[in-house]
Amino acid sequence: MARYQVGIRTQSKILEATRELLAEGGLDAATLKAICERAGVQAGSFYNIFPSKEQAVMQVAGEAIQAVDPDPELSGTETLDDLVDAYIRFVVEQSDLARVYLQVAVTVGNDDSVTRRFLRHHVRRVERFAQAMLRESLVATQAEAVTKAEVLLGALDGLAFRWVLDRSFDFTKHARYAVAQCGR
Amino acid sequence: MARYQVGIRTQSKILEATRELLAEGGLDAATLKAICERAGVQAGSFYNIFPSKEQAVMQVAGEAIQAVDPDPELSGTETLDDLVDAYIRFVVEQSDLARVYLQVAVTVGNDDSVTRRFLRHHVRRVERFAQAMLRESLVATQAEAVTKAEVLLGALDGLAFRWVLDRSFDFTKHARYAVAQCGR
DNA sequence: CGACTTTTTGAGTATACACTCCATTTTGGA
DNA sequence: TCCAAAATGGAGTGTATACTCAAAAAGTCG
Repeated sequence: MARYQVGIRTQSKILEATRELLAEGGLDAATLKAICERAGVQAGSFYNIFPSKEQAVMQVAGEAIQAVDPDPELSGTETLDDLVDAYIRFVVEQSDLARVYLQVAVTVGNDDSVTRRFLRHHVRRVERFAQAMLRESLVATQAEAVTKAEVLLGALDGLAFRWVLDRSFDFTKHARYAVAQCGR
Repeated sequence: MARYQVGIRTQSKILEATRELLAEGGLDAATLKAICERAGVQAGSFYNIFPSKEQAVMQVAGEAIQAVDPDPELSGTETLDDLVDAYIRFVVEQSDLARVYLQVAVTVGNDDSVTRRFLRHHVRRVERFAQAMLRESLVATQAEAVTKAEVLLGALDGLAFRWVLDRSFDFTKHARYAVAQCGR
């Protein structure tokens, strides 16, 4: 664990390299060699800071899972449009983290703890969307709000995947269309 | 390439093992050793039939991409509900292939040809959905039909991912809710 | 400066992987 | 029944991977 300034800098160089590689080519691309080369560091330095490659990957994955959510302070007051706009901004402006987020979401079987963490976060996200829908009277009951929120979030995630596969796909336009269909 | 009966049987045993492993744990789980063990075959036999592991995986992936579509003969007459029902049936009844389909969809960077094949197929699927929507007068223009179809298919794929991560998720209910929102 | 701690280096290890080779056995048509 | 072609077993190859270690370098602070 880094205690000197130089160690802290090395740590962030490694995390940055890991984030980029995960975004570019998923877990397969984020080999130890690739991470160290991009960070300009030797394997020994890596293991002076992280106990395993998994740890560095998990840290980046955790950042991505956090970053998808807008300011938690606002929870309880924001509109459905606010939430969708935040997701669109996340995908468009922090596309590296967004790619990591989606890669993490589908890395099934490799690490159940990541999947569980992702799911726990997803459920919280659904709650937040459902509450906003209720506040705006888009639905009558709590149960319907949750169903509708699952469908909307499913659509947003599905469209984000589509965009990852084909960067010329207009994610923003389709995401707005999806939320417009809910508002009726 | 298998020409004797026994060779053909070995081939299908290998493909079956590959399909199961891909469904259970994605590409990482489908190692040559795991495939051969499950198929009850040695490495030499595998390479007597397939030129590479990639070939067997591609064949299974191809099957999955094909299987997601309902009978192509019906194309031009089916309703939107027919298409969604076919997708639901595919996910629920052929869950192994469905998992492979989704795994393939997100294996970015590893093999561009798979990604391209998947995208080409997706575009055709969008077309089919859009035509059904036009036939049922759910939309006014071709362009709107395509946008709506992309959103609906995005939602279906997103919900299927959700279901892969958490098998207790009620995919059928949410998929029907998604299509119901389109029909207005 | 000098004593101490932290960090870096880079060659080295163990392992898992896809794939090869070829002697042997099995197959199925003539 | 014979035999060439096909299929199989299983040890072996080369390579990439995550990870280790002891020595050297660099940073920190009295």
